[in-house]
Amino acid sequence: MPRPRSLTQTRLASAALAVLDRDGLAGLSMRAVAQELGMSTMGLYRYVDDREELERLVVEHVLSAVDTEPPGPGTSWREQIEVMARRLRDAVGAHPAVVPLTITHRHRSLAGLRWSETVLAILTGAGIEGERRVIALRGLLSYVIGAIQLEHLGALSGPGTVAIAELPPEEFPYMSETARHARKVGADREFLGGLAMLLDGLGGPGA
Amino acid sequence: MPRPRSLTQTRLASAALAVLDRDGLAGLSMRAVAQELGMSTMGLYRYVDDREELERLVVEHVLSAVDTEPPGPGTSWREQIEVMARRLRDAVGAHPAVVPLTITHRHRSLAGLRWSETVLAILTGAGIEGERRVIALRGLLSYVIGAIQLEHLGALSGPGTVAIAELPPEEFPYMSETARHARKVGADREFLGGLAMLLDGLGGPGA
DNA sequence: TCTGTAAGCGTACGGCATACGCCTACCAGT
DNA sequence: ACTGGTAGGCGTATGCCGTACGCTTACAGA
Repeated sequence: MPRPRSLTQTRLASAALAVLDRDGLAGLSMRAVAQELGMSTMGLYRYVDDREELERLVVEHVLSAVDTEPPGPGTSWREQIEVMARRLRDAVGAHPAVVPLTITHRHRSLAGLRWSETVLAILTGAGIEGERRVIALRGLLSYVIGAIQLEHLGALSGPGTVAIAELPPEEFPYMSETARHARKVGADREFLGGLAMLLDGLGGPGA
Repeated sequence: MPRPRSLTQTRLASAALAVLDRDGLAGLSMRAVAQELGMSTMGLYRYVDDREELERLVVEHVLSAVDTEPPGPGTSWREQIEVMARRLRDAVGAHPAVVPLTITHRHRSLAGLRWSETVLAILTGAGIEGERRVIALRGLLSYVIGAIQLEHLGALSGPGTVAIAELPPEEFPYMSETARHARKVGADREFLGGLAMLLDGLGGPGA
């Protein structure tokens, strides 16, 4: 009947994401997003209740980019979980500034739940059931979330490593030595290596 | 010579922590901390450069409460790492509002580095060396960090579980079923269970 | 007792989220 | 073609926030 809406949720989320990618988390404000869209600040409030909902939209937008189709059933369950973990890490890692938001809003995201659903299906296919499956899912999620953050908020590798390598070796002998090794371990191998540990344990003793 | 300082860093950090515990992260402001200390807002700036440094102090305060002495060498390396993980989780979990800050500032914290140092020592004692040790430390850290956040920012167990249990079962069959199991798995068992997976993998195939 | 230094305070500014009320573009029914 | 009502979009104002800057004041050494 009256004037039609001029914005889709996707367009809104994309604009906010553009601001995030350009100016970082600190640069994300209702004003900035409105400007990005060429509309007034208060106009945004026709589409979201408050800033938090805008953040939720961005997270949903980013997470909905991860493919949650079960990976080719020709491969082992282990490889399938690795694929799922990489997909999540890649999608979030493509927009480092949203990492903190992802943590806060993940549990209300449909796309996030779909990811979990697929992982649960894979685990079930591997014969993991009941409480053990609960713990496995949660363990995987914890690891992936933690790893993404470590990678993007002061990692053991990267520039942080340099600082660590300069610690007083008498007080931090292991850290100093480890930092030297760490420089040679790329982020990808670190991520997959830790994941492999987890999967070794998952497939091992208990099952 | 002139007027002596009236505040210690510890006292400042405690005041900020009190505000955090009482009013949450959103309630933490320079004004609020100043009021907590009975001084003017700008007086704080004699002790910290900016808000970020205040946050750093709080994180350091919280992390310095974790005992980083190596646990009794009578026990297995596995038990020792479990003890270290629990200590970190307990210290941070005692102040849920600082969880987000911990992530942001962890890598600049002496206490955090000491924790890593001790864990590295334990790993070394278990015969884990070189790049494998880098990956093990990072994997453990990722898991613990992720698990703490999952626990305090919308966990799979807790109130989130109820919402998940109400998902449309036709679209989320595994999630619905898992949520029912999840309600029976306490946070502690979840944490230790996931950690056990990781440790199984760490002690398994590779070593 | 006097004086220099640093502690602590008050004011002010710009930016933030957002409540509220107005104007206006649009579509439906006539 | 005209008009009425609805909802989109905007401007203004309020009360937070962090913090720059300059003043006042308590203290320790002389």
